[in-house]
Amino acid sequence: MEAELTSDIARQPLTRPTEDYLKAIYQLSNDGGLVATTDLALVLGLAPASVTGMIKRLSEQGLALHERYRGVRLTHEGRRIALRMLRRHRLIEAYLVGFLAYTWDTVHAEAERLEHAVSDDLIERMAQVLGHPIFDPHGDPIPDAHGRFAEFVHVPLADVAAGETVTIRRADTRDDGRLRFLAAEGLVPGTVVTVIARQPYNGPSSLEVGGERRIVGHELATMLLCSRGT
Amino acid sequence: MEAELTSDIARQPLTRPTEDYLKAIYQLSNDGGLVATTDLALVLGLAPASVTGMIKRLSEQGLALHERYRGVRLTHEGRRIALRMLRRHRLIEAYLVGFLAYTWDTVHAEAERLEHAVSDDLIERMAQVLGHPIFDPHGDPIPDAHGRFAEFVHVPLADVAAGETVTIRRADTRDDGRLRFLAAEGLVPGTVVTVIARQPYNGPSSLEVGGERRIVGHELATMLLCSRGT
DNA sequence: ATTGAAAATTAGTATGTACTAAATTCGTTT
DNA sequence: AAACGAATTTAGTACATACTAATTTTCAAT
Ligand SMILES: [Mn+2]
Ligand SMILES: [Mn+2]
Ligand SMILES: [Mn+2]
Ligand SMILES: [Mn+2]
Repeated sequence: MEAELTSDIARQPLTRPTEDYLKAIYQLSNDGGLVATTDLALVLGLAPASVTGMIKRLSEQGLALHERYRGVRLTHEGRRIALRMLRRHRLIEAYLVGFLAYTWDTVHAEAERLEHAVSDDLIERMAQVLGHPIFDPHGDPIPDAHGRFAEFVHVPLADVAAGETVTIRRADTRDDGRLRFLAAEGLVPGTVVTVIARQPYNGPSSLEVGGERRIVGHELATMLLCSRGT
Repeated sequence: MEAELTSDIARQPLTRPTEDYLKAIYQLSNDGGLVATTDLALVLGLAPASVTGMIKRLSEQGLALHERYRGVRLTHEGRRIALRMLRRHRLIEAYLVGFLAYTWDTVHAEAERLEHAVSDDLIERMAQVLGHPIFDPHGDPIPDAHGRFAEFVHVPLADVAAGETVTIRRADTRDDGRLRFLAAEGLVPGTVVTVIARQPYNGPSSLEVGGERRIVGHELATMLLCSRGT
């Protein structure tokens, strides 16, 4: 009930960079396809040459498969570890918001460090006092101890037709300024929103939110992922 | 009110080994005197040659003063950081026991990692929900944000004369087996104990604890630090 | 088919931290 | 004073991770 996220092969503890690379590769390859070196370098804030070197090491460790000049993808083992890190990251975010009065715009940086330092025991204790949540404060799904999580089909608010009513489920950004703004506008997961109108050419959407009128620009409307209905 | 533990000199973030060395040097040099390379190597679980190398680096960074072939001691800046780490370590221990049902025999390993990963902000939030405690679960004092903490003169239970009544204040070991045993025997900080008798030649002490009779060996009696009276 | 730009890799270097083995220094004992 | 053992340092090596500069590969445009 906890061993699932621990390999049977005895492996030396992974380093923090290793864990961050695996997480980043997983997230850049939603479809399971190849991830480009430069994309990885971009999200990790590293030089492409550094990424190439690390990919080589990940391959040697059996965590990734490298197709030279093409890209990289995770092995089963690499994906297992990536999902373990995602569980840790998101549970930590949920815990900080739930028990230490963090807001959703400040949790990411803290979780980015803590995810490498907490024990499995601590993670499961946090999960327990939280009541085993399945979404983090941004609406991202929290994988269970087996690495499984619910997948939902969400529609960007920017694609919702005028007249339709939807419920916000995720905020797909980790920029703290945008997150603060969205929270101030009341556009957070769980909120029911009706699209009143939308201007063309990537224009703003007029919304009805809890009886009030709101306007949200196209960029942010793209980041608000919704499900149909209330 | 928080900047005190952050230097005005812009310094690159310290590494985990650096923080652990500084903490260890501080703790081995209660009197402020020199700390021997081998002692440091022993508590850190490293080869003496490795310690020599690190001491050199700490000196170059202005965190320690090295008297070759004699030993090492901390600079002001090094001591400031050591106290900051001690605050972190002990607050984390207190938090885990207070809010996540950890026991005093399991918190040390977790805190040893987390102390390097938490932000100042998180530490102060933990302090706040704990009510700014001044002792950790083992009775060790928690430095405040300025690095100050209460010093008490404690007597090892092994030195308390028969007939005297004392209150246990600290358990001076981090061995989890010993800590579990002491907790099972009810010998934890806050407990009032009367020494009934003691056998010579480092023999066991007979105690009265909460109306019950207890016997504790010399080794453990040395680790239980007490204050006179109830 | 050639070519040129973008992407990726290699080559070479740096830093921090650890190790073992060899050399040096210190303090004590003779 | 000399010699010895313990403590310490030096020398040389390894590993993980990052960098820049130079080179190679890929692919789309001509
Ligand atoms: Mn991270
Ligand atoms: Mn999140
Ligand atoms: Mn530590
Ligand atoms: Mn403690």
